[in-house]
Amino acid sequence: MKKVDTESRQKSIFNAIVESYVDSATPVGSRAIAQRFRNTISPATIRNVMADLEEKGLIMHPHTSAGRVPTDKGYRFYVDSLLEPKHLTKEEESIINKLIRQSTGDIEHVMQNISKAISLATNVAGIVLMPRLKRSIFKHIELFNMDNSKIMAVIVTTSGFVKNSIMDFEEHLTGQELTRITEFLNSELEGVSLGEIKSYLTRKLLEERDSFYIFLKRAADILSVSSLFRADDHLYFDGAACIMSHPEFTDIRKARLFLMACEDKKELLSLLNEDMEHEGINIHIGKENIYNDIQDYSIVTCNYNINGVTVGAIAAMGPTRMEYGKVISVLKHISAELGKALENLG
Amino acid sequence: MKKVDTESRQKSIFNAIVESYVDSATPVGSRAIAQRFRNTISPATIRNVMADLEEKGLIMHPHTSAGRVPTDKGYRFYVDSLLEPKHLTKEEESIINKLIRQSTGDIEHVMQNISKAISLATNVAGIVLMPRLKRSIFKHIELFNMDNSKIMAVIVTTSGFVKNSIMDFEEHLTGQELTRITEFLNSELEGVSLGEIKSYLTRKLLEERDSFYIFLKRAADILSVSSLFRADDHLYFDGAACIMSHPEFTDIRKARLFLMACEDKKELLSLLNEDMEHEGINIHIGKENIYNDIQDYSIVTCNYNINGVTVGAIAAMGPTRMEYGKVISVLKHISAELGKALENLG
DNA sequence: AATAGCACTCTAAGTGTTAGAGTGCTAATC
DNA sequence: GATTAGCACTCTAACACTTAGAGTGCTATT
Repeated sequence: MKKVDTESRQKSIFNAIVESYVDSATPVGSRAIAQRFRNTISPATIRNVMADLEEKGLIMHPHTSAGRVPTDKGYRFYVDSLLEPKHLTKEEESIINKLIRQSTGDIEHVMQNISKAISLATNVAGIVLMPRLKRSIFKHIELFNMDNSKIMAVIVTTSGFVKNSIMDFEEHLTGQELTRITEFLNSELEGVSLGEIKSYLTRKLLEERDSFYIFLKRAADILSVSSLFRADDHLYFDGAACIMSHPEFTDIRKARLFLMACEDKKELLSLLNEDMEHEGINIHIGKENIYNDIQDYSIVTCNYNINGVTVGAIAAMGPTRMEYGKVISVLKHISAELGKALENLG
Repeated sequence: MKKVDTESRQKSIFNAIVESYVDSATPVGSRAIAQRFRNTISPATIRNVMADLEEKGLIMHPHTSAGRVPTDKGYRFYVDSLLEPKHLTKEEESIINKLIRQSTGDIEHVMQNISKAISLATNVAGIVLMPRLKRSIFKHIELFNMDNSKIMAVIVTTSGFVKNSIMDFEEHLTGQELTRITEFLNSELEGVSLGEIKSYLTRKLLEERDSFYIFLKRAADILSVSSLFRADDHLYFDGAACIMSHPEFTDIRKARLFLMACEDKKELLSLLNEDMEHEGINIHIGKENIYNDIQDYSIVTCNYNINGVTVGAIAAMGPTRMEYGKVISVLKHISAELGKALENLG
């Protein structure tokens, strides 16, 4: 009985330490925590508990006479076991929604505004991964001749995305031939995801040996020449300025390192691509990150869906000392709104 | 005779002051300048000249016992009268060209890499304005039906840009009708710039009252519903991290202000749009900028062309203390390369 | 006209000092 | 046995003070 009580108190003190530190950015001492508990527990007791927490590796001492700071492990424990869902205020929601709604028309603009919304609402950097076309479902294709043996292909997905490509095609096809190939592809590819089209066609090519073969062959050739399926890796980023307001960046070198980590899109890209596979929120705290450059920071990611299919991810990135609760709810909210916005766009 | 000699010496001393300051970022004293002239002039003399230069408003004193620093007016004089064209080294050129070449395929990627190239080569922030479609020349249009009364329009410019738009159109048109409208537009709009298409059609509409009228009307209606001509304002930015290495940003608040200025794309956009109208290099030094947020910095811009038509601009932005000579030649070079790259893309 | 010399100014860096926040330990208390 | 008060100890951040040195402007000299 007693044991349980002690443990739960330890938890609630640890919780107080994390929240106080996240709020103030200064190492938190026993006195401050005591006050948080309206002095129902004395500083001395708290010091004892703190010593235990330190032994467990959840908090640490910057130096002898300083307060305590959560470790990466501490944040992990906090996020996994203590964090309570936090609702956005009406205000916050309306700011976010306004920003999303106001981005009319092209998708670029939507993405840009989403990253801004994330950074504004969370106070850390906002990152948005462009919807991966590969995940989208084929709906319609049009092929037509441009001048001198150039063919233009326009492909439309069920979610309304359009991608086009102009290509050189060695043999000249008449408009009629192209129209027939187009009709063929449109009837054949319905419901196939863009990522699978190539393998789908080559598979067909092996099966089929009859009159359709020539169509298939030409269609496959055209599509393989086109750049329609080239990887569309694109990240949108915002919040470089807002991140600078955090005290962890008073040293300009730290700020610079952070910005460099942000500019190296390769690592962020593979991180987001990986997290996209896991439904919902993913959290990477400090040293948990496999990429060196970002081991001082935390990244929280969240996938987003169009018509139920995961097509991309958004993320917030900042110091390990961030408001995880808020960040999580903001990302969840924005992810949903983004999905809706993209559905309407199509 | 004597007079000329004095004046030219004044100039060369001023030149030395600017270059020394640009290089070292610390106020430059008479001794340092004397050494630059291999002590052929004594510090005392230089002090006298400096006093004259200060009176002219070209340099200033941060405080009594500090060296001199060029003023905005000083930089202006330097840029207008003293600056000698500076050639890029083979190395620099190859780094730039490599970065441009490696950006395969989509234009997004090219723009992103160009901004990176600018920042890498100049050591300040790089900014790129997306090619303005309005300036491009109509080449080809395709219209086709998607499901339930949605029409898809794809427009291609002579420089190979493609823009598309899916729109709701109240009255249903058969494929045949659409084809005829398409053919009509293709024959009618050849050589017209995208920016003029709308006014071109309405003008035609007023002139024409015969059998073509119905075509014209429908075509104009379709195009006006589409988002094809929506403003395509988009900026690409790079170099936030690299700018932090300059000593003017050791104070994080300054860095933050700079980043905020960069993130406020509206002002940059109108600046670039304006400068685009003037061929070649444009330089805005400090307080010369009409926008408050950027009055502590300098911006150098340069338009770029596709097939001889100006379609966009690139820029470098940083502290007023920047290597103007280098920045100018980098921008000129990249502007030309960018034009070529975009011509090949189409 | 150019320069050497000198008194003067201001900053940046280093040194000491101190207040205060925080700790850990021990002994007293509930 | 858990909690707490008390106390000696530690470390930092802030402040005052000093000083070296870089730079100036002025005046007298070449």
